[in-house]
Parts: sequence; C-alpha cells; structure tokens
Amino acid sequence: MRYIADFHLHSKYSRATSREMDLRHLNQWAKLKGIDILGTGDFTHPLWFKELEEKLTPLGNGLYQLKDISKKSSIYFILTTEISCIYKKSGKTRRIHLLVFAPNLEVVRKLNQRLEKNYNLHSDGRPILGIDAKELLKIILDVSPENFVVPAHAWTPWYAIFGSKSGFDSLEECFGEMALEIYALETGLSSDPPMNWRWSYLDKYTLISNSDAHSPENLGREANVFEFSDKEISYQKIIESIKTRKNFVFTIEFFPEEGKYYLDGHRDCQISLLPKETKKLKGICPVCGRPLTIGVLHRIDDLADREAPRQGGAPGFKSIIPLKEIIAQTYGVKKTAKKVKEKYLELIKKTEKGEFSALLDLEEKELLKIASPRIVQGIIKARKGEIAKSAGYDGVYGEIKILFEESKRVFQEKIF
DNA sequence: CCCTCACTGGGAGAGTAGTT
DNA sequence: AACTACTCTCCCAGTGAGGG
Repeated sequence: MRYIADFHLHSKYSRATSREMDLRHLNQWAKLKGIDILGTGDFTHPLWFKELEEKLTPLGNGLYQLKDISKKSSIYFILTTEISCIYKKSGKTRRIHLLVFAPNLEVVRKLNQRLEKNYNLHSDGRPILGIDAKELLKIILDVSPENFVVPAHAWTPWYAIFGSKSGFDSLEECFGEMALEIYALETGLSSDPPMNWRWSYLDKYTLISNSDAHSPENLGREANVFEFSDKEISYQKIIESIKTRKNFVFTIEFFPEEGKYYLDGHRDCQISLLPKETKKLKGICPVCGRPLTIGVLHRIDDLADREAPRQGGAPGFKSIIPLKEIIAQTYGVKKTAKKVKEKYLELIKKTEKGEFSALLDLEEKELLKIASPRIVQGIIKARKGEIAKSAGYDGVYGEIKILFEESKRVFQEKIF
C-alpha cells in the first residue's frame, strides 16, 4: 500500500504557529489531506512531550496512534523534532537546523533529559542550542543508535547546512567523521530534486521533502511517498527506506520558484537577480550597495558539477500546486478567502483519500463528478505544468499562476 | 467580504557606545 | 586598550486590527 509521509512540522508550542497545531487537529487535517504518516514535531518541548505521552498509544513498531478513537480514524504518528544549532566554527557564525527522528517515547525522554542538563528546551518547540552540530549529532546517536538525523531545508541562506549565510560547502566540513551518519537531506521548498542532482557529491544522499508546516492547512505541501505492505510498516522500515531508497517511490514537491529563497536579491530594495546577474555585480546590491542575500539557485550553481539531471537510481518526484491555491486562482481571490476554504473542504470531503487524491490520482472524468469544470481545468493545468512563475527571493515567496486560457497573454510577459 | 500590514519573541553573535 | 552593557540582526508565518 502507498504511504504518504510528512515528517517535519511544528506544534502550537513553536513560535509563529497556529494554535490548532495539536494532536486532534493534526490527525483530522492529515486525514483531509491524505497523509498516512505524520511527524509529531517538537518532541523536545516539555509540554508537547507530555501531550504525546498522554494522548498517543504505541503500536509496538515505533509508530503511534491517537488514543480514545478507533484505529481506523487515526493516522500514524512518528516521533520527530527540529533542533536549531547556533555556534561559531572556522570564523563564521553557523546556524544549522536538524530534523531528528526517534524510535519511541522512552528514547525521546532520555534525549530530552540529556539535553535539558545544558540547554533550554522550554523556550520554543524548535529549541535553539549553542552547540556544534557535530557534537549534537554525537549526543543524539549516543542516546540511541536508532535515532536518525537529517539536515533540514538544506539550502536556505540563514539556517541550513549549505546556506549561503551560515552553512558549509560539504557535510564533512560540518560533521567531520560523523558525516558518515548522515544518509539524507531535506531539500526544502526552494529546491527540487533536479537542482540537487546537478551536484554529483549528493548522489549518495537520499532527498526527502516535508512541509515544515506551522498551520494544519500547510501539512503535506511537500511529502514523501513509500510503498509498504500493511504488515511490514514500522519506524525501522521507514528509516531503512530513507537510507537505501528501497520502497521509497517518489517525493511530492513545491515548484522551487515558489519558495522564499530561490533567487538572489534584497527584499527591502525590491530587487531580485539570477545568479549570473549577481556575479556580474560582484554580489553587491545596485540599490543599497550592501551584499545581496544569495539564494538557493545560486548556491547550487556554485557547488554543482554537471548540468544533466541524473537518470534513475533516485526516487522520482511530482510537482504540485496546493489545491487551495488552485481554487483561489479560479475565483481570482487570495487563498485565505472564506469562499476558498469552503470550496476546498467541500471538494476534498468528496474524495476518498483527501487532497492528494485530487492533486495526484483522480482522472479528469472522476474529478468532474466532484468539482466545477474550471477547478478541474486548474488541477489538470497544474499537473501538466501549464503555469507561469515569478520566483521568490530574500524571504519573499514566489508566485505560480495557472495559465487559464484568458489569462495566458497577460502572464506571458512575466514568465521566468 | 477581502486584503494589507504591523506585530510577535528566544537565542546567539556582531556591532557600538560607554566606562574605567 | 580592555572591559562591560547595551542594542540590533536574523529566523518563523500566523494573527487580528483596520481600511476599502
């Protein structure tokens, strides 16, 4: 059976998150989305950990379900958290985010006790630790060899392993001999697999994709798709699959241009640039004269050693536009509009497996039974990539416009 | 109803101002 | 010159007030 998994998200105890990020709502929304396995996020936070202990029941295979409801109505939870390391190394300030997986609540308790001795886990769901990422990796694996660490949103400028502002040029530079313990990278919203395939160094790493959601509605905007039999599914199987790519079918991706750090630029100066333009300007903003924020495309350009994406070997990928955005565009309003939410819920409740059914699985004929012709047209056009993109930069989200017939001419000029 | 915009804050380092 | 003590910066994106 196909399992869709989203490992990276945050609870209501993290900064700037929705207060609906609790277990009941997470379960409910995961069902609506069509997500089968959801990370808990934030397991280092004392209050969230308490909730996990109280409200989850172990299945004995490293996965958990909600207590007090029928087995069928609960998705699977897997224990995850994100940790932010801020420290100085080789003369530069490093800010690295790591995604951590744990095999059970007992191990999480041990890890939390270990970290609590020297660090404050209370301040945020995503704790900020003044520790070298390598040392943290050592501690995590020392607490249990079954723990698993993946550098998060690997390319974003400010908080990432390869980030232009805070990162390194290789995993060895960051983790030293411990780099052997890293098997995967999270690509983040601003990069997709083909961009990463341009750097042969990354061939040995599995690319995973998660939502980093701060609100239930953003769950699964990126995700991972596995193929397991119902009997074999377990924490260990999932980790093994990430390590070996066996049973790892494909990832679900944002269009990278839609991410906040695709191109170079300055938000305040309202200027965005392609890597070659930035290089011509020697990295200096022509408006304010200060260094530009170097984006994901530029960083990959600098490190890449080939043009052609790799064929085969890796899991495939599918690019999606969130259904809410498609609906918003069919009505010509923002995706936060009330009408959009109503239509969205109405539509996905008619599907068998939620939003992913509509975006990935259902054929046009079937879609027409549950949605208006125009929304169906939007879904089909999104699948075919009949879109125009204006790329994000320096913290500004990019925009994807679906090219409906009448809007084609208007947006043609803006196509990147 | 819809959209825009200011506001929120932990933690670490960098930068600056002030004191001795 | 060397120290302390501030302030400022960045991240995150949801939230709710206020205006059209």
